[in-house]
Amino acid sequence: MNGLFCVAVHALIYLDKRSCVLSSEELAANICTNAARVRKVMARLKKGGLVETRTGVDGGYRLIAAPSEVSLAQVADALGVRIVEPAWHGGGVVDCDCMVASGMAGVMDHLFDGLEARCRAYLGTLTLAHLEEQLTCNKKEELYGI
Amino acid sequence: MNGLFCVAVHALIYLDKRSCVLSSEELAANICTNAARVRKVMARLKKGGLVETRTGVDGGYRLIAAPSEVSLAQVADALGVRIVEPAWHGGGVVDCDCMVASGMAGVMDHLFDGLEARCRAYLGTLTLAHLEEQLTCNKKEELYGI
DNA sequence: CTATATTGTAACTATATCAGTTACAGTTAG
DNA sequence: CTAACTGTAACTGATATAGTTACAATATAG
Repeated sequence: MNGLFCVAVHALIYLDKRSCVLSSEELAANICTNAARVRKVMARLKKGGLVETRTGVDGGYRLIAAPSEVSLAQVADALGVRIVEPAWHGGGVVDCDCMVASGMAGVMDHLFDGLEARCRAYLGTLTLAHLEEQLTCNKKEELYGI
Repeated sequence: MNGLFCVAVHALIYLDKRSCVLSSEELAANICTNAARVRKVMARLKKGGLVETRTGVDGGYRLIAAPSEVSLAQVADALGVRIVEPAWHGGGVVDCDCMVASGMAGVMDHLFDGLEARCRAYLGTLTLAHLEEQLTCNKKEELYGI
C-alpha cells in the first residue's frame, strides 16, 4: 500500500481535532514527515473535495467534510491509490504457446482486482470518525492501564 | 504484496499441469524469473507441505497436494507473506503528548490488520483449481474470440 | 568411486520505488 | 512591497526487490 494513504488519514484526523487552518509545516511536524509530501497529498484531497486550501499569509488546509461522513474508501479514491499492489512484473509472456505462462498474468490481475475490491468495500464501511474513536479508546487504555 | 506469492502460485499451477518433477530452471523459464528465486520460494512451499523436492540428478519439485484442496491462503501462509503491507514508516512518536501523533501508528496497524484478515478470508475461498479454471476459460475466449 | 545434475543458501550487484530536500513561480494578507 | 503560504518539479538518498554468482550437500548413473 502506498504510504500516501497513511499521511492523508493522519492529516485529516489531525485537522479535525484541531479544527482550524493548518500549514503543511504544522501537519508535517505532527505526521513526522516533510512539508512537500504533505502538500502533494493535500492537493489531491482538495481535488476530492475533502479539504479546502488557502495560499498566502496564514494560509493552509482546513477540513470541509464531516468526519462521520468521510469513508476511508473516499480518501483512497481521492488519492487514486491501490490498497493491494499487484507487484506482478515479468509474467506477461504474450507470444507463448504455453497456457500457463501466457495466461497467468491475466489470472493474477483478476485476483488482485478481487482483493482490491474487498479492501475497498471494507474501507467503505469505516469513516474518519471511527478511527478517531479508536484513538481516544487507545489513549484511555494507555492512561488507565486497561 | 510480495512478488513471492505470484511466483509460488505460478509454479504450483505449472507443476500441476505438467504433473511431473520439474527443476528450478524449468520453472524459472516458464515464470520468467531466475532459478535461485524459484528455489527460495519452493523451499518454503516444501516446509508448508505443498511440494516435495529431490536433489541430485533428475531432481526437482513435484506437487503433492490436490489443487482443489490447496487454498491461496495456504500458499500465503506457507510463504509467510502479508497481502497488505503497512508501509507505515515514521509514525511511531511514542513520547508525545499529542493524542493523534502518538496514537495513529496503532490505529493504522489495526486498520491494516483488518484489511489483511479480509484478504486472507477471500484467498481462503479460492483454490489452485479455481485459478486453473480461469486459465482455461481465458484461453478458450482467446481461441474462439469470445 | 567419480562425474554430473540438482537443491538450499548466502553474498553481492543492479534496479526501481519511495521519501526527503531544495527551489521557485504564483497567490494572498497586511 | 514584503512575508508566508501552496503547488509543483527536479534532484538526492535510502530502502526493498530481483538478478547473478557461487558453493556445499546430496543423489543418481555408469
